Amino acid sequence: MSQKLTIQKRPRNAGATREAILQSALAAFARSGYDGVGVREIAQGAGVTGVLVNRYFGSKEDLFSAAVEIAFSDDSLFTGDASQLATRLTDAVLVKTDKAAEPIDPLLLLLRSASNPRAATILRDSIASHFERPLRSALTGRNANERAAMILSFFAGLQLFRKVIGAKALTDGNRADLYASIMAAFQSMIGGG
Amino acid sequence: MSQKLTIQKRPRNAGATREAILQSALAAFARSGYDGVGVREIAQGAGVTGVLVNRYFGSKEDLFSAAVEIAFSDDSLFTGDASQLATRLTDAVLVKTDKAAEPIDPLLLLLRSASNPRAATILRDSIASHFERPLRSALTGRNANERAAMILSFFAGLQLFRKVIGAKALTDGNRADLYASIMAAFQSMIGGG
DNA sequence: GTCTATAGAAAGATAGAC
DNA sequence: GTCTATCTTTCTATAGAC
Repeated sequence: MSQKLTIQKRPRNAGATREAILQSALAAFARSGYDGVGVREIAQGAGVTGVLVNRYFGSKEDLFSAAVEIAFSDDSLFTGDASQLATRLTDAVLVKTDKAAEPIDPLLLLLRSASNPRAATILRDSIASHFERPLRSALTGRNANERAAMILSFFAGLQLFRKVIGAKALTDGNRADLYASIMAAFQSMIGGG
Repeated sequence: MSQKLTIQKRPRNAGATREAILQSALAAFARSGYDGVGVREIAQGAGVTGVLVNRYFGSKEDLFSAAVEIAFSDDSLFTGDASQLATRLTDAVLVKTDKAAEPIDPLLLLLRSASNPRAATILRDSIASHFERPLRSALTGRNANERAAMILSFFAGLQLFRKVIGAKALTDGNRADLYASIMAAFQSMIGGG
């Protein structure tokens, strides 16, 4: 009767465990920010204990680095057909992030973790290489660097007010009016030389 | 020789002490965010110990509420002459926050504290009443609510990329080009119906 | 490969002396 | 009115059993 068979242990599979931890971390950092989530909570989301997080990633900070690299690896918003850029960005702000089970949102992760100095440093470098550079390359005309940074700033600001602050005008307002206004603003920044 | 005269105690002055704590909290929350600073550190900045913070404000959360109310009490950016709104906003982004010893920056406080759920709730309410409402009143034309939220989003996003992320294009780029680009974007949002 | 148990640090909050 | 000292909780990280 003293058998410990009641304790459920995860099957031994290092690769799958590591990936599960990474996905859990991605979601947790986007939901609660670097300081707002503990290693225990991340581990629980992956069905393991906190020990394995440090075993596979070394430390919480190293885990955050790995999660950021994955979160920022998708630059499809900014590469590709430049003539559809305003539409893609507006859709990303208004439609993709509507209310459905949002996937891992890189900008939410950014916003909620940037208050930690070590996390901010990690984020700074990844933002520049993964987002600023491709967007700048997609722009034509003068001041492409400045306009790329402006477009990213606007994109991030919209998500901040929509998903973090919860500004009513951006969450409950008339959808068509909102779409037109945001689209016009993006086009002004993209087209302007 | 056992006299405790070597221990420096702050003169007894409740009002001044309370104000010193509040100013220290304002600066600390803007610098490190709600989670990034402790009651002890705030107290040290005011020359007292952590006890008095809780004595005067009840809890860290209540102190944060008091600090937010002060940080968001200045709405002069959004009230006043609407025809100069774009200039005021652009100046606020580029000039006021240049590199000099910035005063307490409300948006920096917002950005760095929004990851904490309780802080986010406090911020949400203050943003709406102190910033969204006056800006909406200053706008003419259609969709004033949506455009007001858009303008605030852009303003916040620029500060995020300039001061938190440190995007080079916004910190080291050509000043005149940057000024013109940002001004044009603001004017597009302000003027558009 | 994964667990339990715990060490060590730091946080918010409180009791009680002066 | 302000302090020192301490309680309690929570966190990251590690040691060692299985």
